[in-house]
Amino acid sequence: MTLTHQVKYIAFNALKSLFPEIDINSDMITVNQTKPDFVGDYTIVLFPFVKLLKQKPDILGKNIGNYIIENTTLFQNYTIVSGFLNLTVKDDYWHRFLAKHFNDENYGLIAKIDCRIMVEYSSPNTNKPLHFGHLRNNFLGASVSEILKAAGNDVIKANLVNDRGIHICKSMIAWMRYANGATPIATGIKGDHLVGDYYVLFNDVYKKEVAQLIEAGKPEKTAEKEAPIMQEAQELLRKWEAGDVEVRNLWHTMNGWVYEGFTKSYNRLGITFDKMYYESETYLLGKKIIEEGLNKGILFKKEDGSVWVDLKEDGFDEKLLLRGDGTSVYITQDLGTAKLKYDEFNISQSIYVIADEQNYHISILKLILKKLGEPCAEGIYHLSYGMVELPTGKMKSREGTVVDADDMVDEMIALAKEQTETAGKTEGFTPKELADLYETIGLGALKFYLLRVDPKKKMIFNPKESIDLHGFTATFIQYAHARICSILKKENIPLSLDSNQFANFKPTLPIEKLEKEIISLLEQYPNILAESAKEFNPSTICNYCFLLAQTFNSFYDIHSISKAENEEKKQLRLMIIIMTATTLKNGMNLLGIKVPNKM
RNA sequence: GGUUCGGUAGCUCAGCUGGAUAGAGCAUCAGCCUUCUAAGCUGGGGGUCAUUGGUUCGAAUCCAAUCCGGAUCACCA
Repeated sequence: MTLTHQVKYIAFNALKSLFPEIDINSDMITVNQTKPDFVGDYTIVLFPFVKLLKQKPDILGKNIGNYIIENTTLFQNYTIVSGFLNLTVKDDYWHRFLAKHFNDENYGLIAKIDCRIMVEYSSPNTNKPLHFGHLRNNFLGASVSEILKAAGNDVIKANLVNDRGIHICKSMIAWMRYANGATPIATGIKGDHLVGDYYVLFNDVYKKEVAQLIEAGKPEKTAEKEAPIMQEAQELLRKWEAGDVEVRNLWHTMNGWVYEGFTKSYNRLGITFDKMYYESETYLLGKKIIEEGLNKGILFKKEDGSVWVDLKEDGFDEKLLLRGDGTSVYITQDLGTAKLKYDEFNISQSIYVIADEQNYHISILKLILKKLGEPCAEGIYHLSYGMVELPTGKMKSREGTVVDADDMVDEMIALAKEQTETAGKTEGFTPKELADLYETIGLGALKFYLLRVDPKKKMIFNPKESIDLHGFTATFIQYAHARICSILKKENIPLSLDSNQFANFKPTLPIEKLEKEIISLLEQYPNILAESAKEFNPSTICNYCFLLAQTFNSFYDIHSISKAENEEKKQLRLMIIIMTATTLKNGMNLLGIKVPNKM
């Protein structure tokens, strides 16, 4: 049980014992950490009880304070400041906490619970390379997966690849028309980029063709439908659905190029999956569910044969589930895949990491499954995140106004290199070590930049301003970790201790302010992890790691570790920094960010 | 228009189960390397927490209305 819980529990018992005749709810008790300007570690807010118990805050505080001091062992004393009861925890508690956990690699991990969760993220289209916005999705999904694992869940990381449909046919038709057989090998262009180039080209040509038709007197809507390249793309889709061998071969080839490219990107980003779904394999699954729904009378058919669901009672409109010609729409496939996931893995929760532009879609998906009586509906949770925008507005692959993910990674690594060299910190590294370091710093900065903001908020990224390596960044945290490692190396202490090197630690001296601040932060790590998991929010971890690193830096500045005032202080501080390093490392790992031992 | 998310320092963001004087980073100004890594530390300036009203001992936080901005309401995915 962490301190916050303990204090609340103690306060509750104190009130119950002091006022047995009055019904007190534990929800009424507010326990906070004491603000830095006041003496104390934890604060109980007295106001809620003043009226109820008919005692003035000062008297009430004294009664509770005295009771707690006399009947529990956690606190050494208390003060009352205008309605706040500030309690100071005994140094002994902090000492024992530290001695118990400082070399525990698994500190903070929550015991296994019987809960299997699937996290679907990334879910790329195979017609274009990843851009900056996709990075937010990938980092979020990967990080939330790790956080949920640390919180005791069994997590399956899934990727549903959008590998079929009209958008794929668009890049195919442009390639057929204009590429002269170009391949990634022949051109030296990464496969996903090559295919993406033809997707952009399709839209250029399409726009021109539409313009020509409009000039020839066609209305805009007609022109959009009749543009030859669009008609060819649709013809391609029909052939694809009919299983035309040539079309399928080309589709297979071009998707293969894209996968090669994606694999390179994923490897570099450190993004992995436990299960791949391909829409081309799942897109027919929804039809069966819909048929059953029709038979049960939950869905209805219009004269043209299209199938609909009526959601008016739930505040929505009617929604099409199957076209008149029997082909599936976007949500048809999702219905099937949702059920498939549930049946295959017996998951109790299914998380979709998808941008907030699809809020409506996912809420309807869940609602329809519920109406159809599918048990998979209950566990569906949309981890909705804000889009990454440029100062000029949304990124659009069609128009080529995107910040490319691969380019961004290159730039960040180059920036890390440049700044390391400028700072003159390249000595003592082999070239391989330096290359690794630049990647650790560059990628770390990128991930942290995208994860440090609350997921549901949209972000504006200005490509002209490079991502900082100072202040609230991964670099700052990595630097704190490297500093600690440097001290430990000089002291000849391994990062992970097997035997308890400080077993005979018998502290007598009072803990100093910054020493206590760090220990207290470390003590809160399990709470932070639990909160982050509950909210599916990695930014909580970002904030925590930064605060811990920041506090360490202040501590480091005024307290010498190697040359501490005496042996006891040296031991204490070594324990503090060992645990700090471990916690920083574990926290950053939850974000998918590595920490170097030297930088 | 319906639904929905957001509006906190010049900029980017924390804080939002109501609690003490609203916090970080960047930028800016002033200090700190003979001492464990200055990618760091210390301090200053910078705020009508969109607006108005309500609930409360107490509101950035909860409620209502209004203003501003985004997303969405496709036989696109």
